[in-house]
Amino acid sequence: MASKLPVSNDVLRLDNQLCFALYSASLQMTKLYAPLLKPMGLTYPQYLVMLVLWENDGTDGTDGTDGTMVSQLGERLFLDSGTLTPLLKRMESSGLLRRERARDDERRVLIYLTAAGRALKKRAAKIPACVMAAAQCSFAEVNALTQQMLTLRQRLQQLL
Amino acid sequence: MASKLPVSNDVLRLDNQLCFALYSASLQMTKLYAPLLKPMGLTYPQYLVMLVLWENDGTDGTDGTDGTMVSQLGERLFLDSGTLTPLLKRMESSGLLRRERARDDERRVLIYLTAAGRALKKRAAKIPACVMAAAQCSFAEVNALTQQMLTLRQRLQQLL
DNA sequence: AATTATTTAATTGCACACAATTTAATTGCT
DNA sequence: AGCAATTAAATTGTGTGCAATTAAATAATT
Repeated sequence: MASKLPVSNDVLRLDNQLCFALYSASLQMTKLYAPLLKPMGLTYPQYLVMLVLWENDGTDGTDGTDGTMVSQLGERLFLDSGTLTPLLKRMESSGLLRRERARDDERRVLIYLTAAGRALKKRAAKIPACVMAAAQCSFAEVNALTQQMLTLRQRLQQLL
Repeated sequence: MASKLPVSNDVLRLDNQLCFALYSASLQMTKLYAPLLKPMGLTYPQYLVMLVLWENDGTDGTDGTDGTMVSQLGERLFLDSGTLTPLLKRMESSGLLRRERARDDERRVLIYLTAAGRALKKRAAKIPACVMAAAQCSFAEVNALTQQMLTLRQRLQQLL
């Protein structure tokens, strides 16, 4: 009969860890984006901020204003002000957006795209195709993986 | 007939991005691990280093020595010396490992587990079950997802 | 109205990631 | 042996992430 080595040899094996597969795939994905975003003057997290701003652009916010609150960005991207505040300041100084206190509630900081920031959208539209090609995945495969990741994130989040 | 808005509204939609689903799921995963690792005095990337060291422990390295080279850790975890060097120094000062120049080749730094570092393995063995429970996934689901992530990482990596 | 509680960002401090450069040691070549 | 090329880590500088705290403004309550 087969005797077993301690279970931990399997359970703790690096290549059996979902967390590590996720972690290293995500870092690789960021490395893939970096050279595509650099010519546009964006880092990867800054690109995510732009995706939200482009989505919100032209639509009224919950409070009727046209800007996007820092906290809205945070909810959408799952990042807090400790991450976003300095990141947004860098994006402001590179001319992609404007930060402005809301007149009706001075606690809030509203983010507005500049013309330069709005103009970047056209160039960015070419990126997803590059990534899909790099991942050697069909549209369907990418969508399926994306859904699985969104589900996983949601489950992990329920635990706080 | 239905007229379409610019395609970029779909292609650039945040929730359609595999990169973002991956990115935010990975960050959530790290947040899940943090409170489990904190009592052991580990951060998440430090835990990954320990997984490699535990695997190598007792086995001879490629050069016949029993330590693990920094570059070996880097290849295994896809991290470079700029990340690993300070991280390993922190782990050394917290008593989990020892850093020592190889006698036969002074360029190499070999990492050795201390007794404390080796002892941590038993406690760590309980973590994966906690994570699977949190993710509300079966063993099979976790394995399938892990394989998909490993494949994705590999494909992204081929592009450098 | 005055005080307390809550909300929203900003700040502080620490720990990654990584590009780019530097330093030190070894190898290869003549 | 002498010297260039290579290798392995460390260093430097920038940009995240996030916990914890602070600061300022608004809302709620007495």
